[in-house]
Amino acid sequence: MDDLTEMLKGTLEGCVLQIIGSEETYGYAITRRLNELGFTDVVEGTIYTILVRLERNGLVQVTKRPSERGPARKFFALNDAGRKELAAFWTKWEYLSSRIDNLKEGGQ
Amino acid sequence: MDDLTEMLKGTLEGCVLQIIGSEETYGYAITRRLNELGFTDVVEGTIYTILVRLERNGLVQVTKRPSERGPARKFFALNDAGRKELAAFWTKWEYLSSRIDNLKEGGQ
DNA sequence: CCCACTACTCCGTGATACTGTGTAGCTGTA
DNA sequence: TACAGCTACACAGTATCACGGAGTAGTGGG
Repeated sequence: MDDLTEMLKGTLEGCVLQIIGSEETYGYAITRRLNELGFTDVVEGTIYTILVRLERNGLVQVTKRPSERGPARKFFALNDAGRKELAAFWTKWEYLSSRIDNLKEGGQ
Repeated sequence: MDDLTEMLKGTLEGCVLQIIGSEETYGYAITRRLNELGFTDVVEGTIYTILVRLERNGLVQVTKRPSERGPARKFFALNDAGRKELAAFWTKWEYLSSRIDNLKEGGQ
């Protein structure tokens, strides 16, 4: 799929929130997971900037833990504010995608 | 619905293409139509910048026509390149929205 | 005559995803 | 031991896009 970057704006952060919300995980793994899920062109640099933003906005709890393989990992988990933000994201997504889908079907 | 601006990036242009594709129309009317369709916060300034972009990218044919009420209108219609772009937009939208929807349902 | 509505233009702003580069730890192999 | 390759994170700069605000005009009604 060719360039999705513009379309991802505003949604990629929500996707990261969703992944973190389903299990405590870290940047490198999140990137791999997104790639598996079809977001093939998403790279680490993008995810790390999102993670920094989430931390700065107080949506996640961060824990540094050593890895068996390679350098230490920074694990991210949602806190209450993060869970609220995730719910708000899905509300917005439902709203937007329904409007766009019905614009496609007949334009009514 | 609160701030959708980031989520609209990359999709709003496609919505405008769709509207122009269904009938030849002009900026002011496109804005009103989008407002009716639930994109309540979209303002004229935004639409006009998109229209300029579409013209610059050679996706539309432009015709200036007098109005019975107020200043002249610039009517926009899709050309072949525009119809191709519109089709590509919907392909991307289907791709992206399906990935996001199934990320929401269980994450598989 | 001013106000409201229609209709377009332009400049600047802020947010976001991306690119590229650098650093660093660990493992396997030649 | 030397080096490649994977894991893992950080950071500075760039491009694109939707938006805000102000300005310019044309038309018609109170």
